[in-house]
Amino acid sequence: MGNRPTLIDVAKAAGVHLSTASRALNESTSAQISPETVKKVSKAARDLGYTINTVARGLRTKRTQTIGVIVPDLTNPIFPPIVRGIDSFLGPRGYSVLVVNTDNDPESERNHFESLMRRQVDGLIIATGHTDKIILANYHNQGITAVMVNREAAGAPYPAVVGDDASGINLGVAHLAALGHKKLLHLTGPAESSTSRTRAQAFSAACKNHGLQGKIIKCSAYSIDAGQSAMDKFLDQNLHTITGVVAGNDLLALGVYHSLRAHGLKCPQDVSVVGFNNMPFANDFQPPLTTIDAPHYEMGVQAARIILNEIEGEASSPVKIMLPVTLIVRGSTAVAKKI
Amino acid sequence: MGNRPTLIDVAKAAGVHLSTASRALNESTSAQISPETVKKVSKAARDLGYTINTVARGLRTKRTQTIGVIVPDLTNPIFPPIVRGIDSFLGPRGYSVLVVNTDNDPESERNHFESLMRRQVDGLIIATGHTDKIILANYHNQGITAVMVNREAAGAPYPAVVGDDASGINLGVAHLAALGHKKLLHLTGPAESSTSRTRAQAFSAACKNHGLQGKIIKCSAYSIDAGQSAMDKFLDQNLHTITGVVAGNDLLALGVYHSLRAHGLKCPQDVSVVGFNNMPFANDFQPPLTTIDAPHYEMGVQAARIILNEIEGEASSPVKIMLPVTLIVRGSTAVAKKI
DNA sequence: TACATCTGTGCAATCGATTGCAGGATTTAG
DNA sequence: CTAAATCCTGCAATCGATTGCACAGATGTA
Repeated sequence: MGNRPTLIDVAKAAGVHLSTASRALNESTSAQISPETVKKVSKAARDLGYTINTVARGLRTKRTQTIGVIVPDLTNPIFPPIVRGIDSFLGPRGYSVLVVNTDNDPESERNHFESLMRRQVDGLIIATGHTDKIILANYHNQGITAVMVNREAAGAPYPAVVGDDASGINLGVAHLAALGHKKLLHLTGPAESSTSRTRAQAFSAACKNHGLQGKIIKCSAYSIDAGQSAMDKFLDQNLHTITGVVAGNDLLALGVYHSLRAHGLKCPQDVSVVGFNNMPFANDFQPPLTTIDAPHYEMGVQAARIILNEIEGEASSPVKIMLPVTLIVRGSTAVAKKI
Repeated sequence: MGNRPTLIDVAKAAGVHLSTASRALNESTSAQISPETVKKVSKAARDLGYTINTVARGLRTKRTQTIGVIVPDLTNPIFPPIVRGIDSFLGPRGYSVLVVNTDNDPESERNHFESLMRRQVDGLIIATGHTDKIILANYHNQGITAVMVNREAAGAPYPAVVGDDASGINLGVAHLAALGHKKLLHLTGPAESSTSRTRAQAFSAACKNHGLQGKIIKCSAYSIDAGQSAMDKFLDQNLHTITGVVAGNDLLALGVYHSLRAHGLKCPQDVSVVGFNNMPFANDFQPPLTTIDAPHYEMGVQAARIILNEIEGEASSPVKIMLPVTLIVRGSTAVAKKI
């Protein structure tokens, strides 16, 4: 790669010492240097096309201005908005983002974590649902700065930015209740993830509140396939026992769509479906998916804001930010059918 | 962040000199060191939980084992698979990926580029369509290692990994021709992108080949909105003049869906639509989208392979890899309606 | 006028690794 | 048995910045 000029070149060109050039170019130290010298150095830097070598700076300052973002899988549509939210906040502030995918594999997570540590990242934003308590506690004991996003920290007092899962599920159940549904089903995600548990509990509570019957089935992952096979198994044995489904997320809802079709059921005529997340293109599904909108981009922004505060400001006490969610009614929910 | 032990700590613990420890721990130099010493040092490193500081190494070696990936917008669904493909190849080889979003804004691209240079990335994988010739030639003159992905290099002899756009469009047109369509419309993306031009040209050629009438309209961006408004404008003036649409990509196809609906036309009964990319969830749209599958993940893998070769191996002559595409027939295409 | 204070700049150590070179110990060759 | 080659290991320079400290000259104070 190109041979860029160094600070020494700039200093020589400006006729000052290396350290003077450094101070002149640095926002925080340029006040120590006379205005004319600053001007001289800046001009030299501009003329030479000097850009700082952040590797060298990082070695000296022990700050790389780099944040590691750990996600399970970037191709899961909820993560790109989160990452962009993070980036949009961090980028203008001089930070870059190193994104790694773990596929929810602890081994892979460990490797990526080590890789991020070797790279001396200043902090971690963790969006993986599976990171277990021990790992997290371990990070914390090592003095690692981190913020959780889209999930809560278990086992370590890390700040977290999450959507209001409970009210989201409430909104969904209330919506179905208002449409006359009496027997509902909830597809819950892997139990390791805090969102799964929160949503499942909220579902039970909401059903009780509305006097509805609510069953819950488990899915092995937050994926279309997992949702489909769980729903298949359920429908094989209980074809006409429910009229409404509250899926743990939109991917599971899509799995439900597939399963319903395979069982000759129509959505929303036979079964209404509510998703969670309002993922991109949810409006273009067949039928357009009624779902709970979670502000993923904003979650990313907030997580970035917090971690920057932890790194640069004084360490605040661990906060938990719960962002409001809203119900988006589309075509997958309708008045309950008699069963 | 944690205070990890350094090489000096390891050397002391093992009772050897710093440089010996370095050599013992490095794959390529450990042969210079006696097996017992290597064992001693490795044990010390393991006991202390030593991990190398890649910032320090990078300063000395001028290699950061980091690749910059420039995309327009990570939330555009074709990019996550590309990024994951890149990461899946690079990760196991010790490289990390710095992803930046430019939103196709030249100013933003310049900033991000500078940021990546400051970070001393070893190379660039460029997936933005708008990067103009001058910028690219500039990169090349600066001796910057780069590979294009999902687009060709204009203005600089950089290697490129692309899908076979021309045959993809051919496949689409042939499919519609076989269904009896005679009058087709193509929505082309921004002219700055090489894919847009290639696809538009292929469309014209294919129509001629099949003896069909083919119109082309321009979209200002590869987005749902741009597709919708372009199609709106077209339909406002030419309601029943075409029966088939070949969209520049799936997002434009989705825009076409919206526009058709708004104009009281049904897909595929009134108008058939073919997309391009086979983006995630294309099968779940309303109707499921017939489209051309482009192997984005594989494109990422190949781009990563090439850039690693350029960095570590001898610089090969600029290659252009064209990956095959396939037609995926779903519900958005049907036998032509008489008009 | 003399002394303290302040300003602006240079000197040199430092961050944590890599690597060319030198040299002692050991082995091999003649 | 001596000279040459080989094998290990240590020394010290280096990558490109930041930063505490020293110091010269200017300014302020008494």
